Amino acid sequence: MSDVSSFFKMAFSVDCVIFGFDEGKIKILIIKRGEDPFKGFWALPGNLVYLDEDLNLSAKRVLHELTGLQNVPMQQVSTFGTIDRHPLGRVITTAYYALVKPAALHAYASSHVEQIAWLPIDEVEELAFDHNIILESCLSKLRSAIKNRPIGFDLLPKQFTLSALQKLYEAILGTSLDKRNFRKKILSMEILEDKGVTQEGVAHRPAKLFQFDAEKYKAIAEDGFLFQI
Amino acid sequence: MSDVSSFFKMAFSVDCVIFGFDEGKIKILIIKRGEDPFKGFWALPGNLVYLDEDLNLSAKRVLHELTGLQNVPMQQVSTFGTIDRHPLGRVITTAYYALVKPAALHAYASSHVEQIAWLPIDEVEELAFDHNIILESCLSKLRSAIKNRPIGFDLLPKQFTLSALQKLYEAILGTSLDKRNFRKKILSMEILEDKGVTQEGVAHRPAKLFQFDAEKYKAIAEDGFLFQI
DNA sequence: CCAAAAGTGTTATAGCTACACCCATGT
DNA sequence: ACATGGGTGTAGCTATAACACTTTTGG
Repeated sequence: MSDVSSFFKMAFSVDCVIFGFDEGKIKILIIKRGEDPFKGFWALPGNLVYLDEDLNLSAKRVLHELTGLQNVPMQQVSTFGTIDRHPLGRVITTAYYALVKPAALHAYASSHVEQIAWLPIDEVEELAFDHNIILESCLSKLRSAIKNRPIGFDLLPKQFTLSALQKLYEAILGTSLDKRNFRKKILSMEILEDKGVTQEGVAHRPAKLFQFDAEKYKAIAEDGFLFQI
Repeated sequence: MSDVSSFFKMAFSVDCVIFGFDEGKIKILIIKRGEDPFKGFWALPGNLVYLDEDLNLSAKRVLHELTGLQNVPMQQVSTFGTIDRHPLGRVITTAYYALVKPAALHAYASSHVEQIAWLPIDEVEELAFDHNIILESCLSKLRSAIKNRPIGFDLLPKQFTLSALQKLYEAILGTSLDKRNFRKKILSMEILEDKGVTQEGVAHRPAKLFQFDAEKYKAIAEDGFLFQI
């Protein structure tokens, strides 16, 4: 391994699965490619990593370039390195996911609608490269993460109803949950703050609005409390 | 992105955390580097990935070259891509872990003892590159995996006592477990086969030997059974 | 007979599942 | 008044945690 120059001929990329929750469905952000390879195909937002760019920061750059979002935690999921996955040469890619709130979601869906779209995960068809496989792995990571960490709130507006939270869990897990048991469990964790506010303008009894209390969660998590749905 | 040639200047590597269980302790395989960079340092077994080599297969190749082991499942854990992690240029690395049985463990520890060693995880000191961080991430992955999947058996001989299994769990999780409750739980899963054999040559009541029944586990896992310690 | 680890059951508690009706609001 | 989703309690069951003594073997 004294001459390693023949090894330094690969490229590296990141691909992002950006999850949103809208109209009761989990959606992902996809872009229509304007250039070869895979011109005209829908693809996950992704980019080559610059030579002098940190890998994890590269994922944040892609998210920022595409959605304008900053300071959104990106979770590294898995790295894909089959030989022929990219037509232009040897490109190994690392997949990340991020969770974005509906507010960010609508702003961008409307302004770049020709190149960017939010697509419900059950309507995704053939994507460029190995992006269908990447999506599956991120989805499966999301499903296990949502059961063990309080990340669902990142997909909802700052204040939300318990029913909205339950629908979110049902959408991600693909199951239906018992309303009373779900509420009991979530409220017993004491990580939600009752803002004393209710919905307005709904054609039924207005629901209380809650807000995730990250401080309180951090405090009890240090004492060994485990979030678990 | 029409001229991408400037991107194809990176190299890629894999690093392997190879776990073994011996003398009641979790150990990892480390090698002493014979060449720069980090000549003379202890390091995780790792290698650059060939241009025409699949990433996951590359991890298997490294394991095979170092231990002679074949057909050992390698679990991809995480990818590390800070800019300056490798002195020779931009090298991004993917970490894998593998679990090997004691039989394989002793054979190689004796024959290459100057370059290769099994070190208890609590005696690991400074390793080359960012390998201490890589080790931590694999260890944390192992700890969560062992609670949710029946992988502990891969660290034990084909036949083992329940006490050995319990000690393994205690070593990985860093806790002590109640003997009666542990046995009840494991046996109630009905994934262990009682071979009707007992230990020999021990200075106390000889224990029954058990064997993991992968077929039985697969069958009940398909019915939704979840392994959980 | 002593040392060492194997093996074994019960009880109390906590958490989970299943389940049905009344309430507040807008139209 | 009706339609819509919000909000609530209990009982049975299951899983978990805590706990101590007898058994079998080798030396």
